[in-house]
Amino acid sequence: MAGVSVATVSRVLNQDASVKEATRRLVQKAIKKTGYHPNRVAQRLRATRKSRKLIGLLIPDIQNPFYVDVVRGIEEYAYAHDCAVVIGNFSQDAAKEKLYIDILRSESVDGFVVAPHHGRDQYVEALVEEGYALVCIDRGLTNVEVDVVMVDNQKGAYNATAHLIKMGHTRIAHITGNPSIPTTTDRILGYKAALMEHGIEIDPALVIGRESDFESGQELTRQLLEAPEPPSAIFTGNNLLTLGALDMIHRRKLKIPDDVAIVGFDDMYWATSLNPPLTAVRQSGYDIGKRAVELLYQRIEDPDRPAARVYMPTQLMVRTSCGPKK
Amino acid sequence: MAGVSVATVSRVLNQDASVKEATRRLVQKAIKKTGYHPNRVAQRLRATRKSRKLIGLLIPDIQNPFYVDVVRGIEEYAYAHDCAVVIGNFSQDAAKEKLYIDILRSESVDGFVVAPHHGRDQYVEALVEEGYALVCIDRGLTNVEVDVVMVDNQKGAYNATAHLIKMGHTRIAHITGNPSIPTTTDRILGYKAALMEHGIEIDPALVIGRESDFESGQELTRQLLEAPEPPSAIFTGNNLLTLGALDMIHRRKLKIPDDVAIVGFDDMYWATSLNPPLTAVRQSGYDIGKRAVELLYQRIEDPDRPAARVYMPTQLMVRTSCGPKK
DNA sequence: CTGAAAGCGCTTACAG
DNA sequence: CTGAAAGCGCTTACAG
Repeated sequence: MAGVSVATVSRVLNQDASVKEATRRLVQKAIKKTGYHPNRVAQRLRATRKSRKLIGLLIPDIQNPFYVDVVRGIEEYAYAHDCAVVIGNFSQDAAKEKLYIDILRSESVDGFVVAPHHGRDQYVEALVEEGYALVCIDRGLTNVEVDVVMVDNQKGAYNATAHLIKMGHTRIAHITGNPSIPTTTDRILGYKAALMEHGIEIDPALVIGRESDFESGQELTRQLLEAPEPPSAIFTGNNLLTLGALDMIHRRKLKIPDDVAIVGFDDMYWATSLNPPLTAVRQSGYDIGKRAVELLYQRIEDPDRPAARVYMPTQLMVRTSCGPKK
Repeated sequence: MAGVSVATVSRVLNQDASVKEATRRLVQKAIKKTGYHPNRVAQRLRATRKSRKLIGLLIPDIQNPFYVDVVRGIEEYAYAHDCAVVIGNFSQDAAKEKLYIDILRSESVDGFVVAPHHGRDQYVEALVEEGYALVCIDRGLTNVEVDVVMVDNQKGAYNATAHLIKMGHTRIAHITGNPSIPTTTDRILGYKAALMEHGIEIDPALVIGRESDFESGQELTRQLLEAPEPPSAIFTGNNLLTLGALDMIHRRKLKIPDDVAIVGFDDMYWATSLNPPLTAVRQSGYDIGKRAVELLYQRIEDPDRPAARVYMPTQLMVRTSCGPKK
């Protein structure tokens, strides 16, 4: 080094105001020259400071394009603030989720961004109770006060369904996600509200759900199409379900939208690469992720502020997959 | 704690053979009871041991479904071995890549899995020269000996092109990825080899490339379709290019495969949700990622073994997007 | 077989 | 304004 103690170096690194300008310059020059980077591991171990620039990200399914947008938003915002992110994709598997949480905990992350497994996810609840900074995305937690960034699912689902109705459909099915996920419930509510408001009776046989994945989309669509009175339109509860439904519809050589119309929750940047282009409820995973990290750092600064619930906008992207019923 | 020194606890944690069986039991019982987890940050700081269970993952574009599979493979394998992964998506941006590398370096990761920006990526080269354990995926490095897990791109491209020829096409375009990426070059080679071997002359106007993204796929397809002598088939150099091409083809109301056939490099799990189902060269990002981490830990164990180049299989998934030319 | 001590690279009261 | 010292939670020679 060049002339001063490690303590002083540390001070200039941490912008301690007490360092004399001349010393600061000297140190900064030496830092530049040697290409010195502080060891983040030691910093984190020593930390009494609130933020040590590492956050944990727990997502249920990275195969879902919505979550890759979330990852992008989080990661980009985090690194722009000199913060690294440890990723954990627990694939809707509670045991894996627990393992990941334990590992991240012992990595001394500053906090977590999580899309909990379901509304009563005990591992995530435990984290909140232990006092970790934590913000949920996409879904909240029922037993515990926590920051959430999400979308008005009910409204989004309402809009999608209402659009189908406007296009002349009355026999509208809803393939829902896994019923234990709060978003599923909200979307069902929106779907039902739209039907009721337009005087269409709800047929329970048309509201079916299992998992929130591709295979469920396929299988449930098959059931619907084979029913004695098949629907003329389907509203799918998420990305993966939509893709699965599309697979089955094409497989049966059915024409969209004439044989069956479809509107999906979750847009994809390549929705126009589908044939026909998919009408979908867009929510910006990127913005949600970004907002979540912002909120997380606010929470770290101020652990006592009341839990916030941030709603991001939803937008119906009208394309041609549910054009006017013939 | 229950009866022994921290040194002993550390020894049972690290399976030191010298600990008496009875003591070991005692300690393990206490660990279980208190729910103790060692602090990974302290472990990493102290490390003299080779592996401290954190790896850095640097990928060029997480929007590309191929890389999300890679992430999945890496992440799943890593956590199964009690190893966390810090993710960095540098979006094909060299400045970001450098920033991420610096951060990961000061996080004292055990090693890196990287898909380098291009073949002469100096930041990644520097890492290798500094002696970091590092394995490349998808693309190697030209100036430096390094482990690589990849696919035989030339062969994959050859198969795709040959299939198009078998289907009766002779005027076959190739939309390539960014020319500075080694895979791009290899795929062009395979494309040309197939044409030549079948006695088809190579028309330079039909081999065009810019970036490896959606917009380039759109734009380049537009150019191709507007040309005086448009191709009857297109071979797209990656996922994103394929999706962009599809968008443009649908936009122009062209029929696949009759108006224009298409085969893509990179399969997607929802390729059958496309209409018509996409014929594509499949490479398993998941397996590539998994293999890369295995190799990384071998490298950590044995820093001096010669660099390995692992080729994973490629498979032409024949579906209907390039059916027989009419 | 086990404990006391040193040290990993930092940060932060505490002196001066 | 700056340095010496303690300490974050571990691991590992070194004694015994």
